[in-house]
Amino acid sequence: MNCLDVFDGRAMFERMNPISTSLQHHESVSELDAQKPTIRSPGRKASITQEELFDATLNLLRSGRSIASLSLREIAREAGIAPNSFYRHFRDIDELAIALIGRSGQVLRQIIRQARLEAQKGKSVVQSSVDIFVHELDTDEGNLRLLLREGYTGSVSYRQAVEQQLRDFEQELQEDIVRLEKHHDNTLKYPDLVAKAITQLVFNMGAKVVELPPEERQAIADQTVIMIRILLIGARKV
Amino acid sequence: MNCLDVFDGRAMFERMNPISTSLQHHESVSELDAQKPTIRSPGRKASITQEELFDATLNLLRSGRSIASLSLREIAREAGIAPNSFYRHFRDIDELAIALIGRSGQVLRQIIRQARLEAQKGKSVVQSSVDIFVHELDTDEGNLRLLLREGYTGSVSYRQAVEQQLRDFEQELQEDIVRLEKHHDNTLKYPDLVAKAITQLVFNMGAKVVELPPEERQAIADQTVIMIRILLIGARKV
DNA sequence: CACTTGTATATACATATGTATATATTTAAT
DNA sequence: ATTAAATATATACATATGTATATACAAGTG
Repeated sequence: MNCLDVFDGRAMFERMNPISTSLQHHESVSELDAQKPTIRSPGRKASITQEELFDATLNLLRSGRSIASLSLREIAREAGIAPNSFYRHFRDIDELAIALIGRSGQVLRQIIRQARLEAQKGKSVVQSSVDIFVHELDTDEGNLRLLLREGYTGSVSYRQAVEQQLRDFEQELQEDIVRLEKHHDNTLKYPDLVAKAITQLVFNMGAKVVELPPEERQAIADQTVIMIRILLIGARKV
Repeated sequence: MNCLDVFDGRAMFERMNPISTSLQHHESVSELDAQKPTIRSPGRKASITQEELFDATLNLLRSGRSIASLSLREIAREAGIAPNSFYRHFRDIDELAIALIGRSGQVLRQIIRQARLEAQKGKSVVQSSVDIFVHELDTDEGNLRLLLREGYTGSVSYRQAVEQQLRDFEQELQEDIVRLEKHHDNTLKYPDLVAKAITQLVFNMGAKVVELPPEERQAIADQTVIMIRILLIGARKV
């Protein structure tokens, strides 16, 4: 079956996971992703969507691996398509990864915006943001893991993509804390650095917490809340 | 040359890098690594050392890849040995990676200890620690990169190995800042959390800075110094 | 010296991967 | 209904990988 092979002996087994366990689709991202630059109406309708490839990839990532260790064939297998069909959607895995990182960032910021809304009525922004962050790890585990990890590993382009998401996050956060402090008649020294530091702490917390059983997560989250408080106190002008 | 191959056609090309560019060997680690559990005197002397495999791996890691993306053959090639010779030293790449993480942690803490000595005579501990950290990135780039990255990617065992190193680092740091504050007649709330936060910030900084050209490094380092100062101020009891 | 033992290499092979090429299938427009 | 275009699959192949097996080599012992 190896030599002079008339057929590869694998083709029929490549497509083996037709029911890709896609139980982590997020509906709330439907505001900014209305971007379809390639409009080609005639011909066969795409029966595989990019989302399915995203889901397949996230599934593989869920078990703790990095994108760098995924193969094209593996992703195709998980998505239940022929290896070559991959090329109709992305030039290579890198392209998929970068698109995926962008999507994950959107999901993440959506979560945080929601946290801010929750915060309006009750607990502090810090507390509720961290809480929601941790809570959402259950459903968005894959997305967050991607952002948290591939920022440090992976090709230059991965890191740039992740950094962009972090900058966006930082920006929103900075506006938040400045507004918050002003509301309490305080002013912050170095609001940019504080936002940066908080972002780093929160993302680190996230990275640690995804690997933990849910019951141990709250403790780490509480620690992070305290760290953030210390930062905010330290940055207040006397 | 593919089918019914009498010889692999590769064997003679596998071992192609006899002068592994090992220009990052550190001398100052010679205190704790005197551990040679396997004493087997008779037989051929090992002409490949573990250090050479470490160096080869770090070389490959230097270009920004993760351990998960390295293959056994690749490492062997870089080290200039036959693929199978690898097995004489490690069971698989995981085993090598874990050993390497341990070694890198030692190197790192050695650096920081030295920083503390420097600090005794002049600048603040915070300032000089961060400075030395950044400075040492030149020579110990590979080691640090390994610690900074594989803590988030890689198998469970990688992460555990890295976490152990971080805990050690945190522990030393906590003793440091407590002593420092006591010397200035202050007391810190949550010294453990402060140490943890600083560790995270410093390592994040390191991860960002390894990818940067040296002239841009100082700016990021200075930002980190400020973040740490803010943390320390915020944690002081009024 | 021969001999044993730990070590390094060479060859081999099953299996996996990325991708080229060809072919089939489905849809929209004519 | 015919056609053209977009899409999905099948087959193929060069190349890479982990590892089994066999063989060659160097040092220490007797």
